[in-house]
Amino acid sequence: MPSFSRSATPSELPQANSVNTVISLRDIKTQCHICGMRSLCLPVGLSSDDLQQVSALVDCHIKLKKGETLYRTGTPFTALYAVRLGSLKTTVLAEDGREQVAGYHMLGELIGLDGIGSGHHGCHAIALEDTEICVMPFEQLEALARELPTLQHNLHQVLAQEIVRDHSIMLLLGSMRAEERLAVFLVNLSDRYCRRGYSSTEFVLRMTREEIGSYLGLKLETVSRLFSRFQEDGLILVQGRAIKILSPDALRALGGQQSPAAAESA
Amino acid sequence: MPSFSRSATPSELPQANSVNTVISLRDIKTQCHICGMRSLCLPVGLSSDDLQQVSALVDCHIKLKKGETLYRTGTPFTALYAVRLGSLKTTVLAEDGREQVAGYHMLGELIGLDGIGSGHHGCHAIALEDTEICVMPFEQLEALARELPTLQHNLHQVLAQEIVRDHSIMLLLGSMRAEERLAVFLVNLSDRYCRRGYSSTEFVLRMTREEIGSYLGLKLETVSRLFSRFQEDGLILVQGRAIKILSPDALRALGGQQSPAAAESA
DNA sequence: CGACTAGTTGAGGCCAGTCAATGTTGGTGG
DNA sequence: CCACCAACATTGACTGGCCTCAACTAGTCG
Repeated sequence: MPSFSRSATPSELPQANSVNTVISLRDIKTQCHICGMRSLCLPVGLSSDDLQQVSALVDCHIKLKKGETLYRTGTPFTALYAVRLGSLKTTVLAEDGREQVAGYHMLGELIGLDGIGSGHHGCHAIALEDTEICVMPFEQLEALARELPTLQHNLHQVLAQEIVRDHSIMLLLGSMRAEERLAVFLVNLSDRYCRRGYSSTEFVLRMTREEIGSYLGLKLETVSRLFSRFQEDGLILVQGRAIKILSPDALRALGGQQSPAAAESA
Repeated sequence: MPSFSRSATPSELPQANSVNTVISLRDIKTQCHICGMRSLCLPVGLSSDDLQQVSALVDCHIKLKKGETLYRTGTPFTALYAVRLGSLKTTVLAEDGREQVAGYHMLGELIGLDGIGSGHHGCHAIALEDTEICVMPFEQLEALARELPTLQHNLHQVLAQEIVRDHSIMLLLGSMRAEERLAVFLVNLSDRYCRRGYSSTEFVLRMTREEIGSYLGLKLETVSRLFSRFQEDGLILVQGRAIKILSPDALRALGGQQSPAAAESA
């Protein structure tokens, strides 16, 4: 029994028909305006004409199979990447070789931003499942941003939101206890799936316990124990990587967050 | 004996003559091209003409006394701020009220970036000493960036470098032990002072043990103990907030970094 | 079917947190 | 100038949460 019920979970979405490896397909032209992730991606709020120009900018797609790498630390930075399908992790590594997951990225999210600063990527980006990527050459994107103020501002927002996100992770890593961290992690995933039209209470994790731990500054055993305890306490149901959230509010409270309802009345 | 020797440390630089509080001074017009921090600030690599335009953009300066706030979480975002003199800390706070230092910012650094995403600042910015700030209205900055590709790219770089910086802090918080964290912190300060023309081995901390701990995900007692231990081990000399680094290489090694010399030969 | 990876669970240890007492420093006003 | 106070810092004793090490289970793939 890999899943609890047969409601659509992200794992059951149509997958990229893994033709093979990295393949450019200019023929199958990108059409941002029919992309379901438009409202979460770079072209939010662009006019139809402008959207066309952004579409034209996407010069190829990349298909990655599970475990394949989009870019590595040190790879010259040339483009920004939008996740069209699937999901990835990014990992940073210390000089002494230690590696840590810096983020999990799903549909509609932009990655590769870290490369802008130095011209070389500062992390690895690895597919957690079969994944499809829109490639946006950065020079051209910058040029277009000079023409389209809305696009320019969107780009700035995406960059700044990444900073805000990182700050909240720093807060998590610096001042939360293990159970709080995992609760925040689950609530965060739940919210993001929800925003993409999936169930907020049932989903399948795409990463191992070790990867979760790495992201949260914990060891895999600790993560495993916490999953068990959350289940004992009736907060969630765990079946391997399949998660069902039984008490979203309690989980939010554990993570030090108000429930959306409570926040509204506040 | 507040300091070890009489060589110039940052604490002894000419301070802003604390006229009073927040004051706009259009009369004393900004001149980026005579600013010593130019090479570390936004206008790196701009032509003389372009520099003039950026100068014109700085519509006022703000003077802050120690402890005063530049902006708070939730303050509407209108401008980016460049540190002209002095230093600040930024702190993020969790919904439950916990607060954590997210960064220390000195001469030539740009802050306020986090506000771009949502239109409201996501952290507090508080002066650690008497401080002077260049205010750059963001709308105008965006407009100018559309005209000057170099400025545009610089802005992107500043944003992206902040992301990279945050990633390395996440690595620190997620996978380093206390002594490694403090070593990294000291080496980082040392490098930044050095880049600004100050001594890399002698400086005066602008923040309390508690603030250091907050930044590093440690308690103040732990920070204090570590300072003592580093001193016992002959790595540094500590005299309250005055720090003298005796063995930069050993400190770097503790932080898991190669010394610059070793890195060169590698 | 064996080898391998991922996950669970237990026992014990250690690093950093907590609590508490004491010392030091810098600023203020008599 | 010195006494006083508050904020900051140091140090010790103890605790506890998470890590480490290890054994075991479940599922997967050749």
